[in-house]
Amino acid sequence: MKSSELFPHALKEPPKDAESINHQLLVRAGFIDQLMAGSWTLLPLGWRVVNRINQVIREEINAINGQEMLMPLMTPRSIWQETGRWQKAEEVMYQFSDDGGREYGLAFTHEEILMDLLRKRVNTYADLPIYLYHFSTKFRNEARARSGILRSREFMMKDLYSAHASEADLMDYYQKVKEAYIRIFQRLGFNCRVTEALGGVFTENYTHEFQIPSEGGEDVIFYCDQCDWGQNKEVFKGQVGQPCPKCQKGKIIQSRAIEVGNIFPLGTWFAEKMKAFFTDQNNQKRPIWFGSYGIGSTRVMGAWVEISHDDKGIIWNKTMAPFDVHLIELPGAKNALEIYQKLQEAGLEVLWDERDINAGQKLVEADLIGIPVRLVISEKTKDQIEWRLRNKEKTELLSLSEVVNRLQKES
RNA sequence: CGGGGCAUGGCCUAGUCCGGUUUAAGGCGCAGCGUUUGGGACGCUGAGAUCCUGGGUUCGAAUCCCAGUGCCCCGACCA
Repeated sequence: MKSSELFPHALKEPPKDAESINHQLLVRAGFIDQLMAGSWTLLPLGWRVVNRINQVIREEINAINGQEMLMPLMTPRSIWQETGRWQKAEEVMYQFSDDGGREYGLAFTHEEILMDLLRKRVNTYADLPIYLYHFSTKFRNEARARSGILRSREFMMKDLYSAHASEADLMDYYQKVKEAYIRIFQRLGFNCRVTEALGGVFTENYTHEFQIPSEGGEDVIFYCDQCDWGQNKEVFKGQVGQPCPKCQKGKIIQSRAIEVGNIFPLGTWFAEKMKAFFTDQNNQKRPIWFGSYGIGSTRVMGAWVEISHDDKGIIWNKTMAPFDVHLIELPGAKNALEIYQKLQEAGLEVLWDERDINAGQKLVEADLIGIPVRLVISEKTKDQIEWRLRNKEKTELLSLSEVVNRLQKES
């Protein structure tokens, strides 16, 4: 991609009412654009990042046998009435009717839709378990959208649903999802904390939240500074500074955090309400055991910006960066096109700043966008290429083949 | 939904208190020309504004009054 063709160009100043870090930097650098409160366009750069996040999620969910599909957003009132959530969730669900008086809700989650699918297509225990997921927009009527892209009324989420013949099988898979989520957030580069939480409108059971400690977060969590124990503020009843109840060695600390994922062992509640039964080995009708598991991928992008930036801009890691490498062409550079093409032939995604603008502006914008590897070619570099990582001061002069080797080794 | 703040070319702001030399100003950005080019460079020329909306007061309103809308922040609520 050539910088001259990339839409849109960076802004020199953030919008005046942007206070949170992710709002300021993502808008300035051209990753997102606000349509209204809680409603954002993912611009080409932002869409690249979300796709890279989604790809990591996809790989890990596929690895635990998830099958990807896509469910509708506009859903009939009747299906929500079966579980009573048309009323229970009316504050969070956008509900409306068409000219014929038929009523619809925009899905804020998909348990009912998934359960309808299961009851139509699952007959026997041999059909179970089933693991289905999709990446889709979620609509939630937030009383107060805020914090840039962190809490919006329309956002992208991966939601996975599992159906089982027994509670033991559900809980076994629940544990597998928990481990997959830990791998996902590790691969994305986060220091993620798993906290026990309540289920809200979803379930009466304890659930788990995946939290990124950050001052920009709106949740408060409590966790052990030595082991993986953690609870959110609805659950936590102890005192900060006390010994960890799990390992006894660490002590409990408190932090603000951004919730990026959650998992719910929902049991048979949905199946009983919606009459989703299977026949077991003893020819008995039994309700399907059910779980749901979500990761807000647009929120993940915002969370990363909150924890990884400096006064110059965003600092992406190689996993979720919009491009692998930012090639900055300054006056006197030789063979820019050839270098650009060679990098692409090596399988790398390259943003090539070939614009005829002041050198300083190119360098400043490169820091703002935050691609992890910056290559500068100029009169000074002669036949070599200057290599610099976004999070390091050090620069080195390398040959093209050394650059390619290093990039391929790193990715 | 309660409380607070803000609203002026695409963006950021001055002007608003105390109405009138405002033909609404400046910076950025944008267009043209030229000089530049290792940290948002410079000169000249130029385009670009329902001063959030509606109503009112007045000889005269960006400025005063009334009503409304939008956005941001705190809280409540929530993934």
